[in-house]
Amino acid sequence: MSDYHTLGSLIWLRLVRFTNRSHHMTNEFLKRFGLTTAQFDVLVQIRTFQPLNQLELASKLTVTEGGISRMLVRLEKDGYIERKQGWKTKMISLTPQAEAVLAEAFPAQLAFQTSFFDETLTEEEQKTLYELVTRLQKHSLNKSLPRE
Amino acid sequence: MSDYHTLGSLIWLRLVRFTNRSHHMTNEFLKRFGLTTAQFDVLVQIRTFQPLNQLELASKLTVTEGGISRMLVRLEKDGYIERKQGWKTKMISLTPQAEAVLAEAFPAQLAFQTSFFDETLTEEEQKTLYELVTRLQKHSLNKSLPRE
DNA sequence: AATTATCAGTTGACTAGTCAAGTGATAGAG
DNA sequence: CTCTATCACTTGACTAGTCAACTGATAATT
Repeated sequence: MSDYHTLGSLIWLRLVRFTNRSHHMTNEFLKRFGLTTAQFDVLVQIRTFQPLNQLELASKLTVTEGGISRMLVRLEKDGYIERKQGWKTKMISLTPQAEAVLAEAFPAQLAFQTSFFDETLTEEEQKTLYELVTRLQKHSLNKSLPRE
Repeated sequence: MSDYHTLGSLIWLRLVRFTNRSHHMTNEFLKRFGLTTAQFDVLVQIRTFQPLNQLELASKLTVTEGGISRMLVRLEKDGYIERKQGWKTKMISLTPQAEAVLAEAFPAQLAFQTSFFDETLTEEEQKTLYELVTRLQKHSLNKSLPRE
């Protein structure tokens, strides 16, 4: 391995380029439903766990409280979600409009996402990849910064 | 596989969470050098290919022309790069300040990046992962959107 | 009951990016 | 020699996010 690259750093580069590219294409794809990738992710998360509050939602999306606050303002303005001031938190739920869009967009997006993998890797390879990535991801959750 | 998930979509989710988390930790890590991940990436790219113009740089980073323009304005303001109006394009190069920061930050960042992988996967597994991800990434470059 | 924590959410100032319309200089066609 | 393309870059309006300081309401302490 040279001074400038390691196997890990090469994997990293590919990973970043791939996720970037897919994110971009997903945005393109979801345009037909009037959604962005970020909005879609948020709506799916809400649909799965509604009713839930903003803190819960933020942690599920690995986004900060401030970030979710801004996102929800936009989604509410566009009529996709409702927020009711509950006991002490704001409970979030989907509007019928969002349910309707998701009923169409979700299966389409699932198929699109999946095609990236099914078109290049065998089922066996996908299982291997899933296992490796799962270990990486889990590890990254426990990892802390090296001291200065 | 259920109606709600496919192997591909599960891999995707892990991938996104992992790259997110790493990106975030890298930001944290690079703070000690006064750099963000995005800035670091741009500077490394410039160092490798300088002198180069903005279009070339943008394509190497999979970012739009507009995006690179804004980024370079910030980097120039902070004294990391210089842009000279050349024959018909602006040629970008690093300032001594940036060279000095990179001389420290690059090896550190390489080691940090690499540790994510070395701490979880064997060399054999990393090779497998690299191969699978490379195929995915290459495929994503050729893939086009399904028609409406 | 009055005071102070604590907790959920918001907001200001910022980075980083997108798209699409707009500059400004150079190069080629009439 | 002027006119028009073209090319590199910039900019306006926007999404999406960060951090840290700030509200506002409820809960806990003296």
